[in-house]
Amino acid sequence: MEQRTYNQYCATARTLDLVGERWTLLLIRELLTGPRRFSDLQASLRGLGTGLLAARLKHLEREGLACKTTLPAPARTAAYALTPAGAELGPVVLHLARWGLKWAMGERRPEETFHPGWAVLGLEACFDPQKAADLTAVYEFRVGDEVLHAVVEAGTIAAQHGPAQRPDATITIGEDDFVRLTGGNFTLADAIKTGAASATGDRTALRRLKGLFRLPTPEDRAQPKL
Amino acid sequence: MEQRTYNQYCATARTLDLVGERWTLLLIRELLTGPRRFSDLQASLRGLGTGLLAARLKHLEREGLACKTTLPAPARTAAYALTPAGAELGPVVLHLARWGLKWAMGERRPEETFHPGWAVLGLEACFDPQKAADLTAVYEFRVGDEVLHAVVEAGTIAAQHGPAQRPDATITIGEDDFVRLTGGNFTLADAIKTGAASATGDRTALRRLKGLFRLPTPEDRAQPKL
DNA sequence: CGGCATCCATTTTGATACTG
DNA sequence: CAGTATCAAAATGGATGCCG
Repeated sequence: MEQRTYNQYCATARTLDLVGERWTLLLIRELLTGPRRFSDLQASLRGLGTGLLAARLKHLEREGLACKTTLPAPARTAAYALTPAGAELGPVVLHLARWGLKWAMGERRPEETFHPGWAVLGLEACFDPQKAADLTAVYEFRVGDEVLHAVVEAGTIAAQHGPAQRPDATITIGEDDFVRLTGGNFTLADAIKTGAASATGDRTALRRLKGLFRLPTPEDRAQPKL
Repeated sequence: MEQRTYNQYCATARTLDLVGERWTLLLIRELLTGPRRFSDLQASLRGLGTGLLAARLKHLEREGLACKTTLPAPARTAAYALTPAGAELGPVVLHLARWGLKWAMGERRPEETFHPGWAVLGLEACFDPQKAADLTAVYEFRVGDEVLHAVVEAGTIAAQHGPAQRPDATITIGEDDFVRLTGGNFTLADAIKTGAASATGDRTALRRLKGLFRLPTPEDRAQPKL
């Protein structure tokens, strides 16, 4: 594996030699929100077979971007996590997401899969540090059967899967409604009003939540697709 | 082409559906410094055949990321350029480069090709806006037979190939010496002292040049490669 | 020079079956 | 669960020839 190289003395090309193959950056996207087991990864990535998944993970291990760990408290099963080097690819993934939010999202196609974690990472992608300079808060999202949380602190945000230890606010919503929410069809306030979502916890934290993100101007595409 | 999609309703995956195939991001890297002719692109990307290059370019055109243009003043030949949407992938490429500078560069392998434009883009990747907040200057680099320039203005930098219209300072150096320079073996000051490089123009601009870039701590890798 | 079409050897992938 | 083994389909690369 990875015998195919661009053979360029260029930082971009060298990086793509390591993580540019199919599925690799999506694997890193999954691991950015915390350790994952083999089968969780496969469940999140429809179309990626066990063989290729094993090969990709082995490659990331060999290159020092990921490593096997044992899940902490109750689970205690084997899982994969990013090393510091791997985690530093976060900005790359986030910029890909930011670009996609602006230029490539539109409606969900029926054959597309969806996981709430992707949307929460999308929140991270359009997080506005300025707006959160004076905010410290922990949000927990319960979407369908997935639980994620985001820690906002001193102009930074970090999303992780799993429940928060001490959330300031909790947002609960069904997966389908969440998709419509992220599609921009309506706002969180609307969702709460119609009963599609419920939010509990610190009111100030909830009020601040809405202003933290700046969607990269959806649909102001200058260039028509020729 | 591009019948293979991740089928995920996720901004990162949708973006990788568009630009995640082999060679595509390197093509965009080439176009980030200005329009390029078909044959220039092929010359820069050893291993990419005419057929695949044509297919990739067509794909980028179809998706509105690149377009055919006519080169300006003297050349007047056909070339490819990025659209605004394509140009906005600059941050993605630059973050890939920044990561590579930190974790993947080391020595140049003998089979690796090199083009000065890649290194100048590398400069852009480790540009420190803070250090240039009060600086306005245009630098021209003449490396081997390639000419590039960088415009520094109000905390931003933009690198383009071709000569500058009115450079404040000009740096001339051979390609091999330039490789050693970017490898960190010695500094620009050393190169000038030994005669490997020559710099002319505004002395202040040249002095400021050295402080503008922060190499991402080469070789402080925390994780040994298992 | 710019670009497309075709043929072919080699890799990569996708999907499934199978094992500890 | 966590992978390995296997095989068919697709993508790549390299060469070559064609055309304006």
